Amino acid sequence: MGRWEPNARGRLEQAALELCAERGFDQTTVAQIAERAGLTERTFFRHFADKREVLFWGAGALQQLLVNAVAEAPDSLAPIDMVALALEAADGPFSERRPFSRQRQDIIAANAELQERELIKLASLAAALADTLRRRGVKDPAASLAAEAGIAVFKTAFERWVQETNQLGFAELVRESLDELKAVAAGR
Amino acid sequence: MGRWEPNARGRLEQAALELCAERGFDQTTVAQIAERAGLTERTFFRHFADKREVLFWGAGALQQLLVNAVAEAPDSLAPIDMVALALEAADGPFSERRPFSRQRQDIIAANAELQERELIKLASLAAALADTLRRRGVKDPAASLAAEAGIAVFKTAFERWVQETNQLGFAELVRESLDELKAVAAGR
DNA sequence: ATGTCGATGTCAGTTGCTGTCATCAGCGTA
DNA sequence: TACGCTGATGACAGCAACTGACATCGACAT
Repeated sequence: MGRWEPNARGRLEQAALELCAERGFDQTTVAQIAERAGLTERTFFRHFADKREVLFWGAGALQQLLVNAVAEAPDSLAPIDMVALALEAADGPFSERRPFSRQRQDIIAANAELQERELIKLASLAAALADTLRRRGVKDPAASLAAEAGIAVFKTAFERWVQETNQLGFAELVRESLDELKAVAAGR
Repeated sequence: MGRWEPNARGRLEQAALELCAERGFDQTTVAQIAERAGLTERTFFRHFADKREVLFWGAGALQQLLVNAVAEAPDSLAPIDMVALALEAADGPFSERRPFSRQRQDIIAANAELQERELIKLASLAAALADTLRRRGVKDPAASLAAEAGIAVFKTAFERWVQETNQLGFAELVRESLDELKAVAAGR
């Protein structure tokens, strides 16, 4: 593999996913990932801020998708329902890559540092959603709480979705989880 | 400071807090923390799993407190209110150490890796609370969602409490935030 | 006195990550 | 065709986080 093969970032992502699936995240060195991608360790760190980040490159696209969906949600909806509607909009992109999501989630579940990174990505997502709600006139702390509650719904729905033991789509699981959150918050 | 001075862990915590407040977390090396505490770098890592952990030693005690409070909450309460009651029980310990909390929060706010660690501590707390609710007979996903929602309330209340611009106690801020969450989840 | 045991020190080594400078492929331009 | 520019990559040195292995110290029991 020569020095100027295209899509260096993609090759690094793929190599990292394979190696971590085989032997685990911290038994995989950056040098090994780079070698499999036909690059050097130094180049890895030009594409990703740190070793963990290679497994979270898709987070930015998801955030963009959800923020746009909240920004364009109908005015008639309550804040929490705007967020829920946005989550349902992720159904399409998700359902196309469920095997990938599952493999990735297994890797993350096996490593505490990766869970930390995932949590801060979700927190960043919550902050972005809260900001979008505020731009639409929702006051704080309602905006923050609606966003945080929405993320709680997302986590619950996603966790169920990656299990292969159910036939429901992501959007349906979001609706179910939202209903359950509403019941819980109502004190039932 | 000799080899066998008592309370090595406490000295390390204190040294870390001082140095990080002065020059920031990543401008502080473990060797510097250990030196100020009269110990070596190797001993630091015998007391704390990693560099960040020295700033989160109190998290275990908080979790224990909240779990106990949920376990002993009256049966008549809904799950979300059990969690809220537990949060209010943290008022006492918190109010005694508000300056400490504020300094610590400033350090964390200035560093992304510390925010990651704080998030996973909160996630661990949510998991423990959900588990306690389950032991009391609350089904999933209601237990998980009540715990996650409770953590959202905690975050909101704590963030307001560390600001010195208000006179309210932590318990009052918890009640306010809970009411706002209930309103948000009801679709208002 | 002597032995045991937990806490600490010492030292070498791996890995994540960064700064610096050299090198290379592609591309426009004279 | 030769030249120079530019962005991506390689090569190398170095720091700091973290770990394993082994020695040492101080307290305490016998």
